[in-house]
Amino acid sequence: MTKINLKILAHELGVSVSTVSKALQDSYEISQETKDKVRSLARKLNFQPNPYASSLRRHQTRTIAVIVPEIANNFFALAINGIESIAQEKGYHVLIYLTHDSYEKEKSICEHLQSGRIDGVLMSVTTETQEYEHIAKLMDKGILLVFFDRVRHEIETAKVTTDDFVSGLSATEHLIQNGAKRIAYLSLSPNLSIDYKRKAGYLEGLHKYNISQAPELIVECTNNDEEAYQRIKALLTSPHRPDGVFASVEKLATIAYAVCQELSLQIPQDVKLICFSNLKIAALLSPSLSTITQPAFEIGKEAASILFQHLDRKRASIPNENIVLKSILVPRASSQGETLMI
Amino acid sequence: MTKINLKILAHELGVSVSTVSKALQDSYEISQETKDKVRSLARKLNFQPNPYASSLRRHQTRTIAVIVPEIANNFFALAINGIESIAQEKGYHVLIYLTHDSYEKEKSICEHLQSGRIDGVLMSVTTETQEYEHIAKLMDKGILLVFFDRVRHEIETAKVTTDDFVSGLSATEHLIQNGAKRIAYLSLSPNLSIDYKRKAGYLEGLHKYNISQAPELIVECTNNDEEAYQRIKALLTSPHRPDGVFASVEKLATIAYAVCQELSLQIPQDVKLICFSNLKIAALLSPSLSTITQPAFEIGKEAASILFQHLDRKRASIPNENIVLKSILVPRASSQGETLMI
DNA sequence: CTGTTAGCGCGTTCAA
DNA sequence: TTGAACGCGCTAACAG
Repeated sequence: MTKINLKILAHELGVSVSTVSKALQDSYEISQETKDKVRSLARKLNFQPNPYASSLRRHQTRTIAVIVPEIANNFFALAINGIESIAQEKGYHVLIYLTHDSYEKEKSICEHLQSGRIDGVLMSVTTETQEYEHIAKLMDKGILLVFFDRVRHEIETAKVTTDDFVSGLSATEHLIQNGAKRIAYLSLSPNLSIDYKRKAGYLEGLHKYNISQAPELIVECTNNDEEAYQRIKALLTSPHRPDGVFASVEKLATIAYAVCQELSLQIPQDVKLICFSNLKIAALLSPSLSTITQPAFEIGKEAASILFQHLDRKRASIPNENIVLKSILVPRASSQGETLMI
Repeated sequence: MTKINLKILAHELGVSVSTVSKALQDSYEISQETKDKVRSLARKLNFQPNPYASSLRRHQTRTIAVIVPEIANNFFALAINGIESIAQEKGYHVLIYLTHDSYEKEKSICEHLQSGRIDGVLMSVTTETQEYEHIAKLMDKGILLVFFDRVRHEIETAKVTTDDFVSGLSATEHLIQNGAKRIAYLSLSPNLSIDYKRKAGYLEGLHKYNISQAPELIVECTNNDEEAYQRIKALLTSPHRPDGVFASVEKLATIAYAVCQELSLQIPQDVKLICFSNLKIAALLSPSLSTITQPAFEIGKEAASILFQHLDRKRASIPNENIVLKSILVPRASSQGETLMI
């Protein structure tokens, strides 16, 4: 167990600590010869300068935090993949924090993050998030923030999202064009940006086709899977069962699917189902399901790029901006086609 | 943008810096009165001590790295979920690094991690990893390591895996009991622990039922999806097509499924398919698929627990140990049953 | 019970 | 072109 530091290197080479430091940073003040000497020894001992000592001096950590509700969700997993790839490229390090969709946890994580551990945050808020003082406090400490997917428009900063309204509209039209007349919307939480935008698209879709919206067809599902299951079951056993279901998020589609199986409802004969999903396997395994796929990887990359750009330029804050990427509707029919590979 | 530190707090309260430091750490040396004063001001200014300064002094970072091949894979996502939950509980921070199954990247990440940024590593190696000097170097710097899932037995430390041999055997028996006679094994890489153990289980299963193993039925698929697709297609269009396929990992099952669709092969009538998969949605959406589910979340939790335990006790190394958790075989028939919820 | 001092490892003056 | 000295913010040893 050999701990190396500048001092040891300096001693070994018979030069001063600051010379070694400068040499490793390729400073113009140091002769080529000395640089070579220093570097070859550093490589030989595989020395890496202590990043925390360096952070302390430089007042920057080259570390960001990613705060998401969950990770076993292909959208977030893919987004993190995008984030990590840009981070690796730009020499940043990525800390992961999961809120499990709890506001309390989100708050507590943000509070811990005021310590100077990170330069910036990429965040997708919880469905419970109503206030955002915890986020304001973070920004007050000079920590840059970029939202992605589940954003809060009340906070001034960059936000990377998908065209939720448009795709909500497309999804609804898709169901209508496939013959659905009574279309239900499964909502996760009305105070979630992605949810109310998709719902607005849904409403617009109905309106466009002169279909009146029956209030009982909008089902508020909570984060509680059991409860969601019961509510969807109630919906699908009601006298006027819908013939189309639009699940606003992947999890609700899964639950709706399970309910259909329990009730022996055929998809898409009895009920047509469309959902937001980034599981290629879902489209693949189930020819009965239409899906809307978000460019999750690109969202992650885009959000990270914006953050790193502003960090590298040492900006004090990120101007308000909405970056909207397009999702892709994968209709049932072509689900078996070319979009196969993961 | 208000940057607070101990000095400011001390000045504000008219006490010394070390008093504040001790008070915040609830040291027995400090009077209750002073503690209260200090803490109330700290809370008011929402002050968090700089963790990097503290790391520098204490020689411990309370930060670990998780190195995995990919994240958009439900097994790893769930494992990270487990890791993060324990980390949050124990007050550790989690850095994420993805290798994309490239040995070069794994090596480079390990080298960067020698800097003292972390106290420990949780790791799942790439299929390409043949040497492990990069890992040895890490450990030489006093960084503790626990492997999970994709392990290297050559390295002495704790390893958390599933009963790959047993479940490989069960999977094969399952196919045989469902009438398959010519069973193919889709392999990812023979130098991957999970793979060769599962394959050993497969061979044992054939042996047990006196089925001779035809070499052409073991298909080495690489990480290249296109190539895997072609090889599986070749397998399924060969004159003596197998009537059972055992996919050693989820991705290969997806590809195999896609090939079946292209060739219009019915599952399970033409070909029975079983695979390792942690996507509940796979079992849910496809009544034709049997799956073996690993306790991914628990694996993550277990690996993290072991690591934190040893870190907290300031052990210099972790003794060799194999922790083996049980996977669950979810047969096709019950795929529609109770195991519905995500 | 509180304060003074030293130093973790590094980068950055400034002087030589 | 190099080196000595200082301090980032914090904790630990020691003194009072």
